[in-house]
Amino acid sequence: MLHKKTKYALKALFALARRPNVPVHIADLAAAEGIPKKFLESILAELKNHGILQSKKGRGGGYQLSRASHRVMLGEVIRMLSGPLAPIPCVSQTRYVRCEDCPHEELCGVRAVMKEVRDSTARILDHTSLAEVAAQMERIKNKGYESAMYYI
Amino acid sequence: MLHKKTKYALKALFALARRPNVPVHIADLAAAEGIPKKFLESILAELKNHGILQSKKGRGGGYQLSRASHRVMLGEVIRMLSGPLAPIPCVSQTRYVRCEDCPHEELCGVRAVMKEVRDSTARILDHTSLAEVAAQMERIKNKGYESAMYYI
DNA sequence: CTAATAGTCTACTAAATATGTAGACTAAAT
DNA sequence: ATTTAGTCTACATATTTAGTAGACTATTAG
Repeated sequence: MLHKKTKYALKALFALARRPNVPVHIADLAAAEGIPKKFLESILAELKNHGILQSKKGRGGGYQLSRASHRVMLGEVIRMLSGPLAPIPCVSQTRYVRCEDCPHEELCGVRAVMKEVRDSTARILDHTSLAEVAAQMERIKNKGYESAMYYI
Repeated sequence: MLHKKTKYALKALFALARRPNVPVHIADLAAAEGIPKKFLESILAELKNHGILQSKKGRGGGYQLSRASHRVMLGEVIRMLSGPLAPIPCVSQTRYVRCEDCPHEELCGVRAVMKEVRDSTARILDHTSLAEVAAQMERIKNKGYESAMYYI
């Protein structure tokens, strides 16, 4: 399961991707995305510590992406906040941990299947950027707007 | 993350798939797979309540699959014990729940991506049976044995 | 019948994790 | 210098996970 924390982070990042190079303040993000403000503060601080965001203090300050949005992959963000994508530590590429109860990893059926799951998940999340998602949502929105126009 | 409970369940089911129509007792399963016996008891009882296992009491009793192993999909087992495969409830096919913080689901980027993840996961887990995994492990084991033979 | 074997049921516990909140503090810009 | 806004430390609480303990019940071989 995706944690709420991670979900909030992604929503906030998509919002920031839509406004490149403009500092956005937490209060606005929190209100727009329905995220508890104090909680969002701690999430954004964490993302900043990981180097994905930068902040500007004082009047006209706020948070912005420190990289172009097409260079931030969802997998990277999720790993930062929730840990490995793998459903079981023995198939994680980034944080492998052996299972104590497994004498021969190669003979573990759970492992074999979970490796497939991990790979297919990583294939999606490590090849999708903030920019792509933001653009896709934009397209859907415009399409919806056009069909709404139809009825005027 | 796959819960240990679910992992233990799958390991036990693979073991039962290897011995069709023979009651196996909990103590043997627990010892062979390195699972705390009492914990395994409760897991198998749950699987029985869901109809996937049947038990026989008394001497020579134990647990066995109540369906042929090629008719038990991993997705079914995981859903029983851990809930939906979807990483977020708003993309679950079996237990959909709306997100409170989402005014327009179609415009939610998190949802769009997580739907892809869910689908790819389900494609694997709902099309892989206990029998397939058991057979695959069997093949790997034999192959390993042959290459070991090589050195004698 | 009865002893042994084996599954069932209820309750409890300990530890980790998730989801926040409170409040004082610090830095920057106008 | 004041206001706006981000930072830091600490706490609180609820839920979930991963078990344990122990009494109880059912079955069957002999």
